[in-house]
Amino acid sequence: MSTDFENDQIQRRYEELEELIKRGVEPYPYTFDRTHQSRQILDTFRDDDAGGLADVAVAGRIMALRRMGKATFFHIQDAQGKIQCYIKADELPQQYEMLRLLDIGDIVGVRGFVFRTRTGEVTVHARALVLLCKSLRPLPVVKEERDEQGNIIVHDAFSDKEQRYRRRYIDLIVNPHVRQVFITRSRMITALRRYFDERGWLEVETPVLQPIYGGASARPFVTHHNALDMPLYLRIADELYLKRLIVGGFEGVYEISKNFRNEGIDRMHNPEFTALEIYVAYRDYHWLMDMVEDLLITVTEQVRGQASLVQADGTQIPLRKPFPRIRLLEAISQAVGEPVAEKTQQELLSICKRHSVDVAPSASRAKLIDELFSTLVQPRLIEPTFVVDYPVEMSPLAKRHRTDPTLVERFELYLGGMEIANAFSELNDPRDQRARFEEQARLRAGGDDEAMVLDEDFLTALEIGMPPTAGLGIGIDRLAMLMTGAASIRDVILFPLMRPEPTHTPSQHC
RNA sequence: GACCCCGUAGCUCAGAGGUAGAGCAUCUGACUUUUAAUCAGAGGGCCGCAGGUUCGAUCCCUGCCGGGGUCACCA
Repeated sequence: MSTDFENDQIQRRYEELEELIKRGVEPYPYTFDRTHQSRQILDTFRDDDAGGLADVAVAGRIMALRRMGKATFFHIQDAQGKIQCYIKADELPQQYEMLRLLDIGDIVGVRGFVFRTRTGEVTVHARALVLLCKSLRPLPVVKEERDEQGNIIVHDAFSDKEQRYRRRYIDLIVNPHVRQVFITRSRMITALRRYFDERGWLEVETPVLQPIYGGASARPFVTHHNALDMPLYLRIADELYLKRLIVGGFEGVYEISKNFRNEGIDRMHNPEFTALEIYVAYRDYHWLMDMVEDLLITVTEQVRGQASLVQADGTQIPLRKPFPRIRLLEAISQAVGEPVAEKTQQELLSICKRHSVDVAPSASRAKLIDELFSTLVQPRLIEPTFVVDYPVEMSPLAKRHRTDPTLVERFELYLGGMEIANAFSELNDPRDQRARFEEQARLRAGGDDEAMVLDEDFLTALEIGMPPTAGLGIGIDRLAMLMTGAASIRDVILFPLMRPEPTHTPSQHC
């Protein structure tokens, strides 16, 4: 056996493992037949009738151990929660000896009967104890105390963010609220699917590896296909493929899409994130706004049991129809105290200056509008708000506004100060789409590496003909933040992107 | 990419220019209804890494690595 252990506790556990094997204990058996999960027992136990719980089998990870000589109390944790178990040396001498070699973190199965202790805790009195998995690394020990009001006070919670994100499995074991976040996220996605499926829209899968990336303005991750010897891009959006499917005759398609954007990382951004996009034929953005209101309220009620979301500071955001709809330029005009619609680039520049909005003097008109909005308006949009009708330069895939050709029929939904959804009446005029792509190409030639790339096949599809279509994208991670009150997108992504850990010695063993 | 903050035991954190401390966890002993179990004792640290200043650095300085935050980019 190597002596090169990371620390004494790991070494001790490896030695215990050896000792267990020496005594004929199988440290990694194959199955264990459970009769109950912890929750079921706690929910169904009745003091006047323990009959139904006279013989139960539970399994879980040891989270607390209180040894008192010839009797021991321990808590095991399963997917539903924790339950206390009790074992006495004189009843199970051999297994009690084995227990001496067990630790917090080990996974065990307990068979026995349920009773209530003197201090009132429903507990499994062991008639048998089996080891199901020996844990070889110490777990952060989180101690809980219950005060007079029954509130749980957590002592020294495992809280180092780096460790929590890098070792999410530990985070999930010792921080029960983390597990709840991801259950909520999953339920939200299920509810979204159900909503779309009930309306007959088809869930589809489109390429993640794309020869031409498109559908958004962002820098891509580039990879290479060896056999075809060609560059491929991880998708930044699935929009152009979904529209091809509408051309193909599907009248409602959606995809839950992992997208990849080679951009910075912060509280609202992870390089790989989840979007939901949906396209419905013969509809426009007005219809979509109504749908989004209904969708959000329906899903939120299903997930949270009430039509309100929650911010990281605990503030509730009630969802009530109709969500206010404000036109982008009017919102900015209100914020700066003068109309901005007719302003030139130069005039917008000086407005930015007056309101201490930091911009490059060479910034385009669209860029200035975007900056004014995101600095002066967006942070105030806590309650759900549709911002509608964007300048055409900002939206190369959206259809021109039916009454103002300088605008497009587009809305973004803001919630909690974050952009949650982006949608348009989709541009289906191939001539206009080509002109917009060409404008993007000019921007790209001018050094804008986030400008869109011309996709000739997509134009071919539009020439075949796409019916009038409404399209919507929802940021799933951000919506999950508002479902769970998370402060950072990393708190709703199981394994957020981290730099590799600095070199450390891998675990040594015999 | 820029700036600010952080990095000390398995976990949560103190600390100080003279090479370290607490609580929990761990180990030994006591304890057959405990629950932050208790009581008595013990072990455990390249104080993120590398240079520099100094008689002496974990502490001061510089660089690097990792993380958090703000900004930029973006959703």
